[in-house]
Amino acid sequence: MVKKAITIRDIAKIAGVSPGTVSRAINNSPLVNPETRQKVMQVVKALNYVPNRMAQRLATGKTLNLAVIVPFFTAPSVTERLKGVVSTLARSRYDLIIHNIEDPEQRADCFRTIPRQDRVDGVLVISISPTDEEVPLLAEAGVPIVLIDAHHPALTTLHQITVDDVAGGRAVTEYLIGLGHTRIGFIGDPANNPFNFTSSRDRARGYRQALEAAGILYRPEYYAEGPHGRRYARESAIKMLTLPERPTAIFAASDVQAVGVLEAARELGLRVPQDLSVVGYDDVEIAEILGLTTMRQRLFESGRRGVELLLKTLEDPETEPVYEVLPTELVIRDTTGPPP
Amino acid sequence: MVKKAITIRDIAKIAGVSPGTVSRAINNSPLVNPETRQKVMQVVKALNYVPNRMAQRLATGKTLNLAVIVPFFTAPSVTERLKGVVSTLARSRYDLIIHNIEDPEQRADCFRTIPRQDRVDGVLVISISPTDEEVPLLAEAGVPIVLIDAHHPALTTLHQITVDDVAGGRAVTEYLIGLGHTRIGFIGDPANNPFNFTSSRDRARGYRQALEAAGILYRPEYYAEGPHGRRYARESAIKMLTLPERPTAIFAASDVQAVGVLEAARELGLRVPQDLSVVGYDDVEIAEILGLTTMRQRLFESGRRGVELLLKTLEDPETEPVYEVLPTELVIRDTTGPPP
DNA sequence: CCGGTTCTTTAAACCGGTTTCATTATACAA
DNA sequence: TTGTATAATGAAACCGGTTTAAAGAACCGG
Repeated sequence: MVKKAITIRDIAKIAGVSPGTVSRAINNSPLVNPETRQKVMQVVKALNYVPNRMAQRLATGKTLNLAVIVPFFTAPSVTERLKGVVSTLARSRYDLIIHNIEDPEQRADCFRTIPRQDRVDGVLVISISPTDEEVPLLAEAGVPIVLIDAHHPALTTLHQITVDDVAGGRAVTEYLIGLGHTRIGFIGDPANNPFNFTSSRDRARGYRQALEAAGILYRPEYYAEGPHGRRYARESAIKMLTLPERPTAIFAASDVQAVGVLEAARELGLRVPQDLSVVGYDDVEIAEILGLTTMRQRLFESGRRGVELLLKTLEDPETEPVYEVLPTELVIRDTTGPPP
Repeated sequence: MVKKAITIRDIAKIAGVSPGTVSRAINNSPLVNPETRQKVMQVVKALNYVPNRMAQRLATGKTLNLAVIVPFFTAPSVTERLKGVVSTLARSRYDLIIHNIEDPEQRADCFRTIPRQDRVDGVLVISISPTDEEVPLLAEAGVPIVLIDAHHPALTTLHQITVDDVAGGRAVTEYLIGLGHTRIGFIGDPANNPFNFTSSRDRARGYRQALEAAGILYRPEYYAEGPHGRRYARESAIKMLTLPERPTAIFAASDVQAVGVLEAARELGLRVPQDLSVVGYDDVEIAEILGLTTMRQRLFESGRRGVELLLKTLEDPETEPVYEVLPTELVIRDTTGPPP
């Protein structure tokens, strides 16, 4: 039932040459007579022969696969970066293998088992900063690795593409302070989390720096952290906005969380931006739809750039490792204004 | 510099057995003495040995790869289905290769080159219904294929998971008619498109059926089709809503397009739902956020189910092909009401 | 006409596993 | 004690390519 696949030896026999010659003919080796090549190619075409990929891979040691490791595929910011990766890779000869990480265990597994020469030729890691323990795993991996939206100071041999989240957090907060706000809340992800997500933590750091620089006292009741997502952000916002002295502005560590804040405001009958200013982070599509003021990151671009660096390194392994900080840009829309 | 990888023969030598025995020990073959296995496994662990995947693949003829072919990764409904796929596959031993299709040429290429035994063990196709010419390619492919949100009557040997878009379109329209609307617009994708996307076309068909059944005349000026996306939908809606006799309700073929309609309404100063009712399709996250009435599809579920069927077929190739129609459900939120 | 190149080609080794087949050791029944 | 079934193992073939080493053929100048 399953028709036997044609092998290089079949072609060789029919063309009256040796398998080695067929291989050379196919791979445009200069070590083959043009006439012979033509004869071989004729047979190849006639039988519709395509070399077995796995055999090629075993023989050459190249997999022609790249892997991308992403955490929760669910977050729109992650998907957006992935789009950049996929679309840049579309025209290359590499296949892209996706590894989704949904719990810390998987993560350790991935770092251990994926970056191996026999599995892939290169790896992209999105939004997962390696821990100190993981550094050696990555530093000594057998294949080139590029970190996107992730970094570790010790990994000087890897390409790293990041944004300056501390500066971003500071800029957002300074903008709110500039509008006249002094009671500014922050809602983000847990600073300590099993995935070592650093962006929320860094943005919070920038937030505190800006407050301090402006001589505004940091108030713990204006700071909330919890699981990523709308629901938790909404709950936190409600808690914060029903304090005796509520904040007049809330800075959310992501657009998704900002949406939760907007929902809370609506629920409490607070007008945005008259009663409450809200700022997000990322500028995913929903931010534009809702008219959310936010800090734009070049998400798609980060994926694109990561692939470029990876391909370049695959071509020339001596490529100098790059540490690139992508710019951010505050996009002011309709959810921010002066305090009431 | 590159440290030579450990092979099964190294392990064999150190453990004092033959490579064959090591292979059996690793693969839990019953043909190996428990003591021997333990001895071997000790060495394996000590040297941190992991079998070379490519060699395994070549030897077994299994690639341990599955491919998923998706069109524009950009559409949220596609991403949602993909999430179902990725998350269901997470715990399996298969790797997932993503093929993004952005133009018709790539598409033909994919159908021709991907479903080969030496590349993958199985294929998922999302939202791309094969054309008549492509049917033989898929029917005679060397590996099992599952169509998700896609179908073709001639492909009786493949699993197919679809929704009844005609019925869905009809249901939405009937709902609007039930509210009292008679001037109902439709905005969707081109019925004839190079990708053979069928969902918008089918929903439009249901829309016309419902109108006809209710004795409402179909008006061409109430029907618009164009490139998927908010922008075009917004423009079409504006055109439609500035007609001398404007529709009192608009049915958009997707939530993304419904958002465009909402933007148009806002721009024109029309209140939703008092002046205009809007219904979307899919129930992606943004629909919930915006309170959009929409026809819910189990997007995530469709991906999950597709993977289940594929895995089952890989385990038992004799599995009967399934043609499954997933249910839809009208979710009524805040964008629909009686006509003004 | 001979030795040395250059150009082609073949045979065989190799990549690193799995699997078949033969062999040996052990257990058990007659 | 012998014969036979059973369990465990090793040797070798195999998967389907690529690549190296060796060899043959053609051509050159001297």
